Amino acid sequence: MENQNISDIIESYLKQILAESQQVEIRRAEIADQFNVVPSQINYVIKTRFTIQDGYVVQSKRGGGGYIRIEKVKLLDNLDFIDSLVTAVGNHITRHDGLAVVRSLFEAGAVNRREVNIILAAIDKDAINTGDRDLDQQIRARVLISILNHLRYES
Amino acid sequence: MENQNISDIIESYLKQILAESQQVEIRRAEIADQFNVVPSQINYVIKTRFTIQDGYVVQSKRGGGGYIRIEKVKLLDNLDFIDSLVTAVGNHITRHDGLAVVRSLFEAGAVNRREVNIILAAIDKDAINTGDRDLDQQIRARVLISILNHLRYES
DNA sequence: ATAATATTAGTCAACATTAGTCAAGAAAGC
DNA sequence: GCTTTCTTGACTAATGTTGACTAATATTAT
Repeated sequence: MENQNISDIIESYLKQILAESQQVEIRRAEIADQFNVVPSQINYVIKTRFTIQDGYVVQSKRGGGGYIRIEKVKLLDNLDFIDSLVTAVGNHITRHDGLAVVRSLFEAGAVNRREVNIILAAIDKDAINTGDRDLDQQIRARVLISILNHLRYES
Repeated sequence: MENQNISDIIESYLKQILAESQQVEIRRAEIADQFNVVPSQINYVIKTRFTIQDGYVVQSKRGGGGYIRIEKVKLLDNLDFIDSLVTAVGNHITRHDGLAVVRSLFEAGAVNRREVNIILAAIDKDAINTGDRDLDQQIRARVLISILNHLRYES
């Protein structure tokens, strides 16, 4: 209680609002000012405490009228499964192994056949082909993980 | 919501009219005056929010009796539509324009909401992020086109 | 008809206003 | 001590706003 750092306090503040209203929309500079921290600390708080694993989706816009919006989403009950696939994908993944991941998704009923084809198109060798094989594997991993993360919740 | 910028407000105003009447015809100076902005801001709003990828066609005329006309284009739900999107994507595409393309797909009924989210995850900034902006745009374009091409067969 | 003038919209670059990234240093835990 | 987490600020990027200048079209005068 007494020993909370300022990041924890900001986290609590935001989650208190989220306990009642599904989403919060803030102006970064305003909150930073309110808690007397530099603006980038708000990014830190969001990055460490409002992740998709925690059930939050964050959107933002810069420029005049800019904002950061945090939305609480309903997580599905396939979280452990998705986690295991994310771990399996890691930082690099070959097309062959990527295919296996997508097949697992399908067999688990997490995606249907149409969705499988969209995902396969996204990680296809014609789609991701920079000429640098290692880089391709990194990009493929990130694309897959991004998709996996979106399968964690209903939207 | 509270702090919308004026461009968003003008966009909403125009789209509200378009929701009912297929096209709007405005006099630039008049709208600028109505919203208390400089005339060129109307061009900015149109250029950023009423693109062909968003499904709008804009025509204008200068001189006495001049106007700007925005028309909501009816999307063809055949292969020509996907062709036109592939052309619109080209070799490079920004996230912003990519979003518009996916939105068009959705509005045309080519994909459902779940599929939209998968595609958006695939071209997200967290997914495609090599550190080289130009390369990212190339990869994003290829991923999108790969997906578009697969949608030809499926649908 | 042609030229001059008036009336519109378009372009572009400077500036303003937001948020994001990253790395260094400080603080807290172990 | 060592490691992890937190805090800070300099720098970057995205988006929005403004106004000076340009271009196209219509109207009026000659």
